[in-house]
Amino acid sequence: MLKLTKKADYGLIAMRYLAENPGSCSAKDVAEAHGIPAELLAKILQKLVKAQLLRSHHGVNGGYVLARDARTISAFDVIKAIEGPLFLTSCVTTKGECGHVSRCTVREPLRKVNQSIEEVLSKITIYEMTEPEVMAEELVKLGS
Amino acid sequence: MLKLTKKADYGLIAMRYLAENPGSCSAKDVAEAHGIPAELLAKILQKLVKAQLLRSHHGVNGGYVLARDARTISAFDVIKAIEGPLFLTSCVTTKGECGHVSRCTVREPLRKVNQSIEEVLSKITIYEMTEPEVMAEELVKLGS
DNA sequence: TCATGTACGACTGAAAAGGTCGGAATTCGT
DNA sequence: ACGAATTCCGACCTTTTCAGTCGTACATGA
Repeated sequence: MLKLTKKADYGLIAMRYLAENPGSCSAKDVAEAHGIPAELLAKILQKLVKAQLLRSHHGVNGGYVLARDARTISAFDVIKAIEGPLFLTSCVTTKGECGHVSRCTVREPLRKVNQSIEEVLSKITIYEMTEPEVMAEELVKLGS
Repeated sequence: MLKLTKKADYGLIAMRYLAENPGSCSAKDVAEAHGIPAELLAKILQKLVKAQLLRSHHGVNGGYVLARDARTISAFDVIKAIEGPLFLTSCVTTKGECGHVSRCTVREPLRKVNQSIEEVLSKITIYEMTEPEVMAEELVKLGS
């Protein structure tokens, strides 16, 4: 359940890598470091560029750099940029409509659950992923 | 992102319906009440029976009943029964192994996020879904 | 025994995910 | 300045998964 796609996985891995390796890194660098198909990763990084999370640089020593500080980029930002603004329930769109199922009684309850999950993901930053002990400290607050 | 399947949606809708309508309800009843294909819903309810969340009864006035009180059944129970024990990250299985990607640096961070989400879903019961104001009260605790 | 309703599996069409290919754009060496 | 190397970029194809359908067998009660 709640499986997020490999694309999102790869995106998070790449962001973490870029956070730990300052300076321009090519898609090939990141891909080889983690055994990810280079072309596929490149496509993911393109989306992150469009979402203003990365800056790309062409040419021989080109590559990708974080557009802003890793502490200001959340996991939710990355996932949303890659997978789009989907929601927990299938029938709920961005407009909040439910289409053909006229009496979808679980829509509103799940919308609030969805909101809680968004908050959890928004509180985890790329920087915290590079510092496991810091993140563990952050997450205990959410369990109470 | 984090879209759960229609099957899980339908499962939650059915559980909520059964919680509000005590007594045996057929799959057809629930399906017609919400515009869901009856055969598909039946297959979903079978999984819930196997997971000990529902009791089925054959025959003329047969149907499905909640196996236990709606307050003791969480949304997580229902989703897990239908979609299986999947996890947030693609590379993380039930054994915690990462297969071919040898250096998956985000596995451990996301595992904790996954755990937080499980907690959120586990705290929402079917009963609370029938009482919106109760659930809203529960959820504000999670946002702090 | 017949209408009703569950249980179970196989099959099909559609959509999305995962992965691949060739080309456009840019920089560096000369 | 020019070409080769390098990298980004966008269109294409393959595989898997989801959603839904159909047919059959089994159980129950009037």
